[in-house]
Amino acid sequence: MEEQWQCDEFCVHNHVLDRLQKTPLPEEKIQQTAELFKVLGDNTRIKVLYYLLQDELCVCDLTVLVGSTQSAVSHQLRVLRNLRIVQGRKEGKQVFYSICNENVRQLLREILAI
Amino acid sequence: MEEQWQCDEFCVHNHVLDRLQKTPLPEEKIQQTAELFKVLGDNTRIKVLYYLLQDELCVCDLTVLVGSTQSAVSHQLRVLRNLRIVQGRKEGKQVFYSICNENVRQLLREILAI
DNA sequence: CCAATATTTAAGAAAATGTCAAGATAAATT
DNA sequence: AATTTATCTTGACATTTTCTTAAATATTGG
Repeated sequence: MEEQWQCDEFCVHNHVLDRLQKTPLPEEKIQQTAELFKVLGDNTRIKVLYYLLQDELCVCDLTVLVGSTQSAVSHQLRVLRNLRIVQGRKEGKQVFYSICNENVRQLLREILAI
Repeated sequence: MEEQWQCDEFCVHNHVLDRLQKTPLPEEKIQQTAELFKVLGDNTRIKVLYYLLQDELCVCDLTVLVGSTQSAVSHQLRVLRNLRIVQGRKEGKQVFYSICNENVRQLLREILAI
C-alpha cells in the first residue's frame, strides 16, 4: 500500500484527539499570532523597539542607535507600522516614532526584563 | 561629497543619543530574544505549541492535529527542541512531547488568551 | 530651486519550510 | 533470532520568504 502516510488507529490516541479537536485555534488567530512573533523575530527590529521603549525617536537617531543605514531602518519601521506596533509623528522635516501598542510594549518589557 | 550616508549634527539629537547609548542591549540578549520570537513566528509551530499547551502528545497525534506530515512536524519539533521550548519523552515506539519552558508557556497563554 | 530627510522600489543574497527518501529504534510476528 | 512493521528522525533538495543594499522617488523647509 502506497497511500499518503497517516497514523493508524493503534498509534493515534483518539480520546485525546477528540477532545483537542473540539477547540481548534481559529486560522485567523494562528495567522495573527505568528505574524506578530515573526515581526518581533528580527535583531534590527528588536533593537529599534528597545530604544523606542525608552523614547520617541526620529529615523535619524534610530539609524545611529541601531548602527544600520537609514534605508534599512525606514524599511523595518514600515513593517512595524503595518502591524500597528509603532506610529510616526511628523514634525518639520523629521518623523518621530513611538510604540503605539501597549500589549507589545508590555510584552517587550517582560521579555527584555526592563 | 559622495561619502556613505550619515546624519549630521543638525539632525541627530545628541543629548538623547548620549543617554540611550549608555545602556545598549547586549548583543547576546538581542540575539536570544529575536531567536525566540522567530521560532514562535510560524503557523505550524504555533499550532503545535497550542496543542502542547493542553496536553503531552506524541508526534503522531500532533501530525493529525496540525494537519501536516509527520516529517514536517518532526522538523519543527526539532527547532523547538533546540531552543529548549519542548522536550521529548520516549515510550516504546512513540515519543511524547511537552512544553518544558514555563516562560514560553506563560507567554503563549497570554498571547492566545487561553 | 536646493538641500535634507524619509520612503519606496527593485534586485541580490541568505535563511527557513516542506517534501521525499533513507536511516534508526523498538515492538511484533514468524 | 531473524524479519517485518510502526514510529520517529534526519539529510538533501527545491521553493518560498525574508533581509539588506542601492538607487530612485517623494516631501519638507529654507
